[in-house]
Amino acid sequence: MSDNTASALIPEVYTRLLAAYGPQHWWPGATNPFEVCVGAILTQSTAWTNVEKAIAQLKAAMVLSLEGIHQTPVEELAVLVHSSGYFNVKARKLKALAQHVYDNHGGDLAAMLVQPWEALRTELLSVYGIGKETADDIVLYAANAPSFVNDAYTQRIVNRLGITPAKDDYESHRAMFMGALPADVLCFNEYHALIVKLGKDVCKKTLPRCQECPLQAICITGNRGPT
DNA sequence: GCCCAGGGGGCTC
DNA sequence: GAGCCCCATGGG
Repeated sequence: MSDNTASALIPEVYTRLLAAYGPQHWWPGATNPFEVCVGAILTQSTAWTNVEKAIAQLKAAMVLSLEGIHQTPVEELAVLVHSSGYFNVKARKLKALAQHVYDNHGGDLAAMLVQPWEALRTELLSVYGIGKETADDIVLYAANAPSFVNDAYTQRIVNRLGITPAKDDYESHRAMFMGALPADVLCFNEYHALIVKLGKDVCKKTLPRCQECPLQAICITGNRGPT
C-alpha cells in the first residue's frame, strides 16, 4: 500500500508531472524580471493567450518597461492592456507597482528584488493590486527565490489527492507544499508550471480519458473523469 | 443568451 | 474576519 500523506504525495505529483510533460521553463515569454511582474498582474483571472496580446501591445507602444509604465497615463495603459480584461483595474495596478518601485527603490526593480524573499513578499503584498498569488509569482519567477505559488488548479489537485489541509485557504495549501518539498527554486518553478499545464489539459479536454491523466493512479476520484 | 471562470479590492455587518 | 459584490471577457 502506498503512502498517501501530503509529504509523500506532493513529491510524487511532481515526479509524475515532470515525467509526463517535461520541464516547462517558465516564466513564459519574459525576457526580464519586469516583464514577469507585468505578466503576473495581467494574468489575474485571465487566460494567458489574452495576456500575450496585451504584452505585445505594450511592447509595440514602447512602454513595456518600468519607466514606460511610470510615464504613460493610466487611460493610455488601459487601452493597451484591453485584451487582458479588467483593463481599467489592471492599468491602475501596473501604475501602482511602478510608482511603488520609484517611491521606495529609486526606480530600480533589481534593488527591490534582491532583498531576502520573505521581506520582498511582505513588501509586494503592500502594493495595490498584488495579492498572495501575484506576490508569489513575482518572488519565484522574477526574484528567483523559493516561494511556492499556489493557485486554483493546485487547490483542486490537492482535493483530488485527499490531502486538503484543515484550513482550506491559500496560505495553508502553500505551507503544506513548502513543508513537503525542498526549498528549491527550480523545483518550485517547474511544479507550478506543470500544474498549470495539467490544469489546461484538463480544462481544454485534451486528456481524452482519465486513465491518461498523469495523476490518475493517485487520484482518489478514480476513473470518474479528470475534471 | 446564459453561466461560469477567478485574483484582488473594497464594502458591509 | 467572514461573506459578498465588482471588475471585463472568453469559452462552454
